[in-house]
Amino acid sequence: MDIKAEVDRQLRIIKRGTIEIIPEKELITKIERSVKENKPMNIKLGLDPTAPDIHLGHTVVLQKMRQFQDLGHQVIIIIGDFTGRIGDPTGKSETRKQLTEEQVQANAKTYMDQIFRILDPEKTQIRFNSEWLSPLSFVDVIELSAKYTVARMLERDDFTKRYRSGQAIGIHEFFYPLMQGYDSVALEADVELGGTDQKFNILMGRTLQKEYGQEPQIALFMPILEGLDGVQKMSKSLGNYIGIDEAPNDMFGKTMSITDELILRYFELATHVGLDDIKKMKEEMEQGANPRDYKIRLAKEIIGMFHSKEAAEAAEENFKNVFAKNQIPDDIQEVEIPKEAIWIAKLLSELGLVSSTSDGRRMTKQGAVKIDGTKVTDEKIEIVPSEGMIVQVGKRKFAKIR
RNA sequence: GGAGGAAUUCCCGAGUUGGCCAAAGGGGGCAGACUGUAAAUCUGCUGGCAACGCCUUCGCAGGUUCGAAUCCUGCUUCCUCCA
Repeated sequence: MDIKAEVDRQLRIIKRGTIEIIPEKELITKIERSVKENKPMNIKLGLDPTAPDIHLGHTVVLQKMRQFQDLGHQVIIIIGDFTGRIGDPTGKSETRKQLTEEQVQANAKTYMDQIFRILDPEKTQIRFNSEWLSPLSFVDVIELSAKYTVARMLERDDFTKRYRSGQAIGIHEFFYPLMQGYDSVALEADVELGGTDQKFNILMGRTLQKEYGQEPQIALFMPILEGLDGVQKMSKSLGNYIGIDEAPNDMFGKTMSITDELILRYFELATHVGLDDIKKMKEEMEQGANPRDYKIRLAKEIIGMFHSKEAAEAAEENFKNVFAKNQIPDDIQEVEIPKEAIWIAKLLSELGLVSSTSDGRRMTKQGAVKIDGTKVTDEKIEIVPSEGMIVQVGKRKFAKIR
């Protein structure tokens, strides 16, 4: 086998979409050795089991892991059950709350179910970092912490900010990067993946590995995917995410709600669509093609990855009916209700379309309410529900009376 | 160990000479108009209740008062500074 060609091939695949590889030279050396000795590299990815739902943003890194897998390397997922109880201070303006053992366990399980929609379970090693972190004695911990300094720790952007603005930094938070770095030591990781926000933590791995006499890992950073709003990063707490567990119709709708600027970025980072294809779409849009059509394709690609091609088609159909033609969605929820005259606001509330009767009144006044397609604006009116009656609030909320 | 400061509605954040406070403003969200689905823009809404009134809400528990987010007491939580 031509070693050089193989190294080049791997490098090319690995580099696609990455933002930074620190340092690339060492990576090449490692790949060379791996090819020559036919020995897979250990690829590490740490997951913090605080938010158990995986969304499209996470998949950017997971897809990269998958590529490593396909190249024959050993992928190791670390569930940060131990670290999760500390709370990663990354990007946080305040101290995170610590999770309990039970919460961490439950989250970890949900995590795994979802990870394997992207990774090949046969080729994935799952490890919990409590395995090696729990047994450490206080002496070990002191030794570990002596390998880094407060000044260097404070170089970290989020710590700096918090320190300057007089916000609290718990001592335990200093241990988070140390522990994550120690994970790399425990696994003898060759490469660690992460989003750019993980830079400090991942580089800590290099530092500690050197301290413990190991060859330092390569840090490989993937871009952070913007959320649906196009401004902030995709995250569950911000609510601007597409969860990989979501129903096709929801995925479709959410994808269609992104801004035009994000279309190509999502294609590049979150789908398998080839770079040539993406380039072509870019040109077409620049020449005046309607971005909406590309968004539809994007939505279908995404649904195709996590559900099926058929589901993607169905979701498209449904979306077109609801939004483009103002028709009624196919998965409308049915609610059983007594067929007696009822105040409109009360009805909306009973159907779960609004949060309270007050809200129901407001919606009605604002002209958001339609019954069987006819707008109702009198908030005092009484309605006699009948079988099959369709009640709608706004564009998205429907209920069918049973 | 000592001294001081803070806790307000989904979030941030006004309000603390007691009534005009369901509580400014911003953000977010929702709705309407517009549209290419959005975005942007404009407008409205954003505690509850068959409702021009009533009820609950300003960390928790009491108290003063005709009346308290505003005053007093205790408690909880958080922060800062000194050591």
